[in-house]
Amino acid sequence: MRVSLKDVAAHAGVSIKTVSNVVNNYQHVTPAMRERVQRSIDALGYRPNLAARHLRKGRTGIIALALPELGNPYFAELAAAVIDAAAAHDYIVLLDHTGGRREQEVLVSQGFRARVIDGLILSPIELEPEDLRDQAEVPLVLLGERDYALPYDHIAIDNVAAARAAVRHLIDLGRREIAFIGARRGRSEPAQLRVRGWREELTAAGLPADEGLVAATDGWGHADGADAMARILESGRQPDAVFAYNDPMAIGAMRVLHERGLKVPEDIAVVGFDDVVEGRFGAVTLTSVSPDKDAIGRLAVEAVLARLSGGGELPEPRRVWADYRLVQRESTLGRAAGERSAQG
Amino acid sequence: MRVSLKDVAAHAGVSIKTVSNVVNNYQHVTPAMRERVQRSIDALGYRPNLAARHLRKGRTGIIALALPELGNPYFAELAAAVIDAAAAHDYIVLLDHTGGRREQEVLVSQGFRARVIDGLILSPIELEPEDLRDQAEVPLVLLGERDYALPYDHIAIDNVAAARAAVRHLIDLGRREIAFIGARRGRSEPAQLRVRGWREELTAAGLPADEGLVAATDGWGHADGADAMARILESGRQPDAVFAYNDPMAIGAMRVLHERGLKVPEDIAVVGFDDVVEGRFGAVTLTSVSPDKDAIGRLAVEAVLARLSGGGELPEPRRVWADYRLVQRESTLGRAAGERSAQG
DNA sequence: GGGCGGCTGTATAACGTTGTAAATCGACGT
DNA sequence: ACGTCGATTTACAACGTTATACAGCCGCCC
Repeated sequence: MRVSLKDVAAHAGVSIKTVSNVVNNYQHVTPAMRERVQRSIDALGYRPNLAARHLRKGRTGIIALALPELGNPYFAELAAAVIDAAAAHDYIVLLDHTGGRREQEVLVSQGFRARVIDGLILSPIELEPEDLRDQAEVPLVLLGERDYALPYDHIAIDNVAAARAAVRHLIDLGRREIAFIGARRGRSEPAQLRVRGWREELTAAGLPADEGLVAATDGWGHADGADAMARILESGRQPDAVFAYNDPMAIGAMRVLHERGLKVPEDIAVVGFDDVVEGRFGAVTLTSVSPDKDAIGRLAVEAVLARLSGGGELPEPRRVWADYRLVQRESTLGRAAGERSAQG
Repeated sequence: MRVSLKDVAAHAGVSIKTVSNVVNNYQHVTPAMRERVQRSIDALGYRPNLAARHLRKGRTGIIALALPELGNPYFAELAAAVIDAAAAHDYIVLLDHTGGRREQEVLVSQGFRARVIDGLILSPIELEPEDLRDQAEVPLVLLGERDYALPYDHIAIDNVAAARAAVRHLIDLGRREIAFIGARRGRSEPAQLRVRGWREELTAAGLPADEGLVAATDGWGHADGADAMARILESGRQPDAVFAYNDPMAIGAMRVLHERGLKVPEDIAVVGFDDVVEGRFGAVTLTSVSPDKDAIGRLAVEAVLARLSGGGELPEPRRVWADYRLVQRESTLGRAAGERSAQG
């Protein structure tokens, strides 16, 4: 068996609690005593048993992070950011993936592992507000695009503004028929902030927001983007620009354009969202909205920890905006040049 | 406070242990009693406290998975496979990323969170055998490419054979100058099984294994592949094929070829490794060695659990081979056609 | 010089669960 | 009817930690 406080106490000839005090850096311990106990700790190679500590303290030191899918590099990079941010506070991260399925999201949000975790960071896709009524045995922080009016902290970039910046960029290039790829099939339209940004910016520019140029999809991967692009082209339309819900979809769309002999950006300009690494190495590099993933991860962790230490009821759930930038690359080369920045 | 066994026991008018017996499906409980206790459990919404259970049982129900980086989609997909496989056994996964830095890998392998986890699945990059001497407070399973002669289970595909299959494929296409991108800089060469496969197959075909066509890199991302490709071209060599350590590097390399006006596969054929989704949607889709990630994840989890239940010393650490296939796509279109399969 | 108060260190009781051993119960064979 | 035996249930003691309350001890003030 491993060495416990009791063993160390016996070895040092002091009480268990004194050892505990040394381990926890309790203030009132004589330097001499601290030294003596520490020597025993080192000699025996003692390390605290977290299960016991957590049982006693009611905290586990673990935060769960529930993401739709790890295959999407945006979420993978975000996960890395959360893990690092949590590590900075001595917290560790338990990873779940929901597949973006409502059932799984509900399960996770209801804390089906509530007894193991201190808090939950959830990036929902299909989750509906009513799924979240009065639960949360642990602090819950929401990430991402949906527009929830719920008593939980919510970390996101300003998706509407970011989408408008992307569409503005395309309009500045002189594009007039701008398709949107990746509206979520079967979900209430207004929830889709990026579609709303697309619509608002077109309208503001005096252009028609032609719903025939909006392609809904079931998923958000390369293949979904490719399907959507193909559907638009087969409908007889040929837009001069495409704004995709995310980078993998944009890249899938570009593949279809390539197959049909359409040149990017000459024939069709393409803008993605998330700025994943992959977009910087295709035959045509991809212009994209680049959310500050590190900030999002950090803010999410901090929000959880604030609730945790906040002794119960913090005044008001906060909606926190992270920064984003629009990074221009080859897929929208043209008149507009360089990188544009915007602050969230 | 939350409801505990004691509360349920009081509510049902029985002893704590009886409730515990019901919860744990203990054999000798009257159906009537079981029913009655269950009703109280449901009424109070009882759920076991894992910290306490684990303190008592010495198991946490958590497996740690330590990967070099989540940004690489191969590892992200592998993580998803491990999470699913663990879930099938009621285990949950704690995710770490080491950045492939030896220091971090040593830290993880030494079980710096040993008190939280029951087992560890580690995919090492820089870790050296001597770092693993006589530790393992918990079962350790190694993943991946390195060739360890150590008393730990090791799950991998046959990297040498897989690399040979890839090179064979290029040779079958008539290619004769085949570069290798992604030898690990500063590490002992023999450890690199994929380089060895490259060398062996060339030699077997009577071709020179020209070390001038091997490019070492520090990392394994798109940018590293691009750098390596650029260095080879700038050295004055122009190979007619490239075999990359992984897909991101292959894609980075293709980007450089594209920039220099070299056509894939006409001028240079390219083969990657890992078969990540991204490779299927570039302007030129990527031929790649496709490891069976689900199998690897499943086998790794099963190996950990076997040690865990194996009452201590299982006879011998096992090296388990997972399957792989070579999937041909546009980047090697030519004489050879279709998909080739190999069994690991 | 007696008492006060600030430092140190200690004994003890939890936290919620499960393993062990013992108590209870009913039925059965003699 | 009584002892026995197996099936069921219970009491109690852990698991390793920290919070609480308290016991010494010292110096210091009046």
